[in-house]
Amino acid sequence: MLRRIEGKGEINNPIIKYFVMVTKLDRQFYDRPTLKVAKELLGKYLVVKMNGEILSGKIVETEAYIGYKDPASHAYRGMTPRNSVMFGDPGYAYVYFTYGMHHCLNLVTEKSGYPAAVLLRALEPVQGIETMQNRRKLKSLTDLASGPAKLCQALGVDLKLNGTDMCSDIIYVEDRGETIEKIGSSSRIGITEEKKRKWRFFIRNNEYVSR
DNA sequence: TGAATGATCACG
DNA sequence: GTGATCATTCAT
Repeated sequence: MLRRIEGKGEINNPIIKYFVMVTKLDRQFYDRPTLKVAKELLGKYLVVKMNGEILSGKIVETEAYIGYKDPASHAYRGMTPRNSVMFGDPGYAYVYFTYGMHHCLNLVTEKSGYPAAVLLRALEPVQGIETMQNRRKLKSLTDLASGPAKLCQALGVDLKLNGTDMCSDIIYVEDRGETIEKIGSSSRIGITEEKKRKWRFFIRNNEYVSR
């Protein structure tokens, strides 16, 4: 799919002056080592199509949760009804409800049977900003989706989307041909025991990152 | 720093 | 059943 975007990839065509290749990430993208996926999701665009409306935002912060030996992962103590999606095929949404009021969105990675996922922690709002502002009851763009639960609230992601195919037309991630200059990393946020693994990734100097 | 707020899970 | 915990957010 070609989409005209100002200032990107100029070509010699009087009608189409600028273009950028836009592709939906396929299952192969998620069927890879989770750390790689977590880093490469930065600069991609999360798109949600619900109620006849399109909402989207640029992914600026992620966290990886990998395998059975990661004590911070929901999958650490094996499969349960809640985390079962993490054990399934790559490219599906794992949504969970926590703290009695918040939802978080993960994208399942790696082969079926091996529990791993990437938590989407922050977005730069792009499309459907007014709806996001109404849902979040605030205007500030930098606070709209700068946290895993804020992002879900802004986009209307809840348990109904748990197990949804990320290669569907309801929710997916787009590559809009952007490359990230500098990726930062740190230990993951909100977990108590595990601090050695630097499995949080973010776009450096981006004002939409959480915290 | 602590309250909100309820699903989830381990235990028995 | 019961109680502790929680990949958070917001106000104080």
